[in-house]
Amino acid sequence: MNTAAMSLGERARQYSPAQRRTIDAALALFVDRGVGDTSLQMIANDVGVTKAAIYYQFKTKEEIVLAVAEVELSGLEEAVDTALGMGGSIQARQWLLARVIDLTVSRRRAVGTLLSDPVLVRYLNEQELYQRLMSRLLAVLFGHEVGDKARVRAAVLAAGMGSVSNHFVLDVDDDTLRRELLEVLRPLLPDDS
Amino acid sequence: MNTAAMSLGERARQYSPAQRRTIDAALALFVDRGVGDTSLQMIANDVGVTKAAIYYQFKTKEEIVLAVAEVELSGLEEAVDTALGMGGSIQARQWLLARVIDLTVSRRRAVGTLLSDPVLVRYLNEQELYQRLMSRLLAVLFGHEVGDKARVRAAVLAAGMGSVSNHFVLDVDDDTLRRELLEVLRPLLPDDS
DNA sequence: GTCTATAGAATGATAGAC
DNA sequence: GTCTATCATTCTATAGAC
Repeated sequence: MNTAAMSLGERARQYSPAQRRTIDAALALFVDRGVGDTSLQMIANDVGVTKAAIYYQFKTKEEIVLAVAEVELSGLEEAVDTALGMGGSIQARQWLLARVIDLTVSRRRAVGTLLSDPVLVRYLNEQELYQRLMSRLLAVLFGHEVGDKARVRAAVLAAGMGSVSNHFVLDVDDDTLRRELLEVLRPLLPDDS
Repeated sequence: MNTAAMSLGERARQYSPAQRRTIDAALALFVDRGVGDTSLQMIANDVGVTKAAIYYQFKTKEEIVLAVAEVELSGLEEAVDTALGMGGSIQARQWLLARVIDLTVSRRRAVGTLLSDPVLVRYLNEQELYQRLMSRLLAVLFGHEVGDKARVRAAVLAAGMGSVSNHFVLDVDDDTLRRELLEVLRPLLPDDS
């Protein structure tokens, strides 16, 4: 299988049940301890197998980290591709923002880790697939604006997504969080006069 | 010295030059590798001394992490106290937001780590001094509003501060970043009609 | 596919010489 | 204050039995 040519969604769907168990346990640990502070021993303990069994599923720790990211990001990739299919219109832009907020809220426990864990972010930035995904996302949301104003707004928008894992909003239900986030973040897009 | 009763600023000013060298090196490593992936050996190497010399300055790794946070957060504490001295007015609220943005931009390299490093955040949340600082900050910015709307806005505001370490804004100069951030984040405060 | 056993390196931390 | 030397522990990763 030529995994190099596959999309995130295709890759994510290829994992066996045993690999999924490893990915789920790893995600939970990454979320509350950070990647750098999570060992393969901890993951093995939580899955209920030995460390060697984990190494049978994944060759290295980095592979586990990337698998976690693939599973979490596959929905985002699909959304960006759909928006691109709608053309670069303002409607596509508005739709994508709403869709990204939906995904972000539904994955709220993991989002903080995906956006800001130093080890995870480093691994992701080395992946061309991820770089291309982010630049497509940015292209739909901000068009060809590249000035300081657009850069700051894009950065605040990205950071704002991470707010869903803030403990301030722990008790806010999903629907309310989606609605309020959209109201607060939509003004950051260009051409929203 | 009764360090338990001291403010962050007082604590930060007590560190010796040798301790400051350790704190500076640790901060730089924490910023680009994360706390959990930074070892005392790396810090010692960067300072140019042995690991044992670092242990002479700080008893544990946790002490180093907290010292880094104290130094970075002492300005914030001062700002919050000044705002509280102005009374709970709307002017105090506006002034504090601008001041926090100033501090955030001036420490832009470290802000992402302070806001989101899992290990650092865990240590900080165990400190009552930090908890009190955050609740005072929140009280000035959002008064006594505690509804879902205010919670989401507070979370977005906090996350928005972290945007200054996003690589999108790496080339934006400090003054522009300050100005644009203020424009984008001010509408999140209550009573801003 | 999961195990035991282990290699080899690095970790946080300490003792004691200078 | 900084060093060397060392401790016990943990780490990632592998080899080979079942």
